[in-house]
Amino acid sequence: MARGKIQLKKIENPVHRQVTFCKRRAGLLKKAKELSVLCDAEIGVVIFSAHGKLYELATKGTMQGLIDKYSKINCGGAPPAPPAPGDQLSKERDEPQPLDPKEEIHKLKQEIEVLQKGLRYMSGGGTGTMTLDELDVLEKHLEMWIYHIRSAKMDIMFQEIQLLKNKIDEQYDQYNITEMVPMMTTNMPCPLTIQNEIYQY
Amino acid sequence: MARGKIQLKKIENPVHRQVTFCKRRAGLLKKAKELSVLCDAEIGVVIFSAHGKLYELATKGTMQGLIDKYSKINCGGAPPAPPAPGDQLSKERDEPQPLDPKEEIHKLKQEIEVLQKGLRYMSGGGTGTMTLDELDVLEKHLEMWIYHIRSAKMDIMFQEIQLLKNKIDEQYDQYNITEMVPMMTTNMPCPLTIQNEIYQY
DNA sequence: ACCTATTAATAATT
DNA sequence: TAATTATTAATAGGT
Repeated sequence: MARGKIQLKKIENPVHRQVTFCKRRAGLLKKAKELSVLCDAEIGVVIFSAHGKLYELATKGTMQGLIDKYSKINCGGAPPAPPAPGDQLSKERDEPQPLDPKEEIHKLKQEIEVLQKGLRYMSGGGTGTMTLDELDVLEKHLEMWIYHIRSAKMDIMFQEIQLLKNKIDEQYDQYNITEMVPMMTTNMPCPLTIQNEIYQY
Repeated sequence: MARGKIQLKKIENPVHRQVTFCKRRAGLLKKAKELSVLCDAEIGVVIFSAHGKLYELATKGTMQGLIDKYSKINCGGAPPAPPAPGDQLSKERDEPQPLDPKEEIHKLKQEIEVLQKGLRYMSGGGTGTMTLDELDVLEKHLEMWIYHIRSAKMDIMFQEIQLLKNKIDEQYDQYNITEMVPMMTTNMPCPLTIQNEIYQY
């Protein structure tokens, strides 16, 4: 991205390659941090240089925590090492807006399992079914869920507010009234969009 | 990097945030691939969206391979094997408690239904699946559950406390000491047993 | 989804 | 190595 394009192939000159590695590595980690902050995402990046030196970044919590999270989600449904038949070396999960069948179903089943266990406990009305640790896990789970649900609710409300704003704008436009209710037409965050920030991980 | 700078803080508007997430996510993964190719590095990127959806990239071999490599180098010794998937929770096959078979099962199914819908929403990562009302119901549901779980936890803790009390009593009995720690031998509710009183219904 | 004015990243050079 | 810049690449805001 400067003084001439660059080919998407291994840089032959070792000096150039090393310099580029340093620069782009810094750039990549910066981008990862930005994305994490801007969009409230949890991101982990691991880089092994050609000579095996390790560089890493975990934007929330630790890399090990991320790995655990990853392993948990990935387990079961997909074989741990599915050497993709004849394709390139990189695999990528892309926006499965219509839902990813396999992973979706597995994740769902896993959740249901946990929840069923919890239900079983509740129905039993006794403490004999679950240990304290298990209850802790379930509690954390539910808290996380509530957090997400509240976020979703606020997102929806925010969207509705935007819609109403637009309608009001249109109305005033129709009557060529441009000075009214300026506060309602700003894009400033309104109180309703303040979200529960307890769960950052 | 366009039409005006952007602040390095969480984007409040959920629509903007989602759009930016998509764009920058793509950008980040592209950068990672480029760096890998140009400099012959092995790179892994894991992204959890705010709603817990996973996106990943491994430029050489599999993500699991990378994780193993990482764990090995970080020799404190995280076991590289992410063992048995979610099957641990499902091994107990049958309903331990007989209970009222019909009503119980019905209640359970109803619960699962609500929760599945919630899951569907969460996995979809979009707000299109559930209405505000449905989210409200789910939230209430989960709050209720958390309340019960906390009650159960406190019951268990209380029982353990009782056990400890008894042991202490025994010890003192052995030495014929009868005047000591009277407060510890009462049956009065201790602070730990104070429960969340929000849900009285 | 697509467009484009701008900003950000960075390849070559010093 | 560490700056400097000329360019390219990424992307924020709009349609």
